[in-house]
Amino acid sequence: MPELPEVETVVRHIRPSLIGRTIGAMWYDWPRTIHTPPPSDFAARIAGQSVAAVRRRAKYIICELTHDLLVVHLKMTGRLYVADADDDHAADRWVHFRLDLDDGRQLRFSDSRKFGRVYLVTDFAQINDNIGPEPLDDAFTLDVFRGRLAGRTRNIKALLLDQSFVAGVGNIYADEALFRAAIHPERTADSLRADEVAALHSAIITALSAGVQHEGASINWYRKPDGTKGNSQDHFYVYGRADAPCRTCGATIRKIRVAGRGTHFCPVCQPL
DNA sequence: CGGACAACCTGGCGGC
DNA sequence: TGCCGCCAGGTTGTCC
Repeated sequence: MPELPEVETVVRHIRPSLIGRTIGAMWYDWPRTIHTPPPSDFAARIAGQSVAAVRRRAKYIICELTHDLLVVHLKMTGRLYVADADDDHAADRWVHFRLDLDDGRQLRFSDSRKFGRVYLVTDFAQINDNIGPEPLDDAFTLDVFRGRLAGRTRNIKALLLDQSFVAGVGNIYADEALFRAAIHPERTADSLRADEVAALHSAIITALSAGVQHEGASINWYRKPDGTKGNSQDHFYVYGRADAPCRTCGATIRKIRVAGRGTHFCPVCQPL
């Protein structure tokens, strides 16, 4: 589901509906959705707090409240959106958590697979204190990338999926970035030449930027908060294109398993 | 450090 | 139409 571009799109869509709102009652029907603190503490603590800012870190959505941070991770099938409180709630049978807002609307968390989690903490580090750099920040320079790659030996696809190495890259954009850099997904990190490292650094940035520009990819479950689909999937070079012709050379895109994940690549453009 | 794999869950799809 | 197995955008923990 949601990788950096999808999560960023959700943040941009819900931000204007949340900034300045004061939170009221909480409702939930799947206890495990609420990770921290226990549900009764969560409800008591969040009521009355207002939303000052909404931002993203890696694949986490962070709402800065008066005293705490409301953090949401969508995992595979989570959706976060604001709807009128009197909208037919049954229309979305997968809503497992919601918060009343002071304007008659509700922040709803819908998640068919129930992997997603919400947290209420004072410090984001309580949730995750080992996240790599944000690839779309100016601070993510080639030097930084080169430095983080130094000494690493695992295969490059596994490394790109590791959130402590670089934040926000998931299975889709890892494949897309490797294609753009013309690097075979089974190459090891220490086998990359200097020019390949530079190509990969820029490919990560361009693949993710394109995803954000197209408002995320709607392969299966992902929808923007307004319910419409993103368009990023229409621009993929390899993800979901097994057996289709490579957009660059016409060779047949292959799908294999790398690091336990379905992995798409062009055997001609990305030789081993 | 890292690879392999199971868990957590449910829905969609292809095949028979 | 029905049933079955397989696959899925993520992350974490365990075992080797």
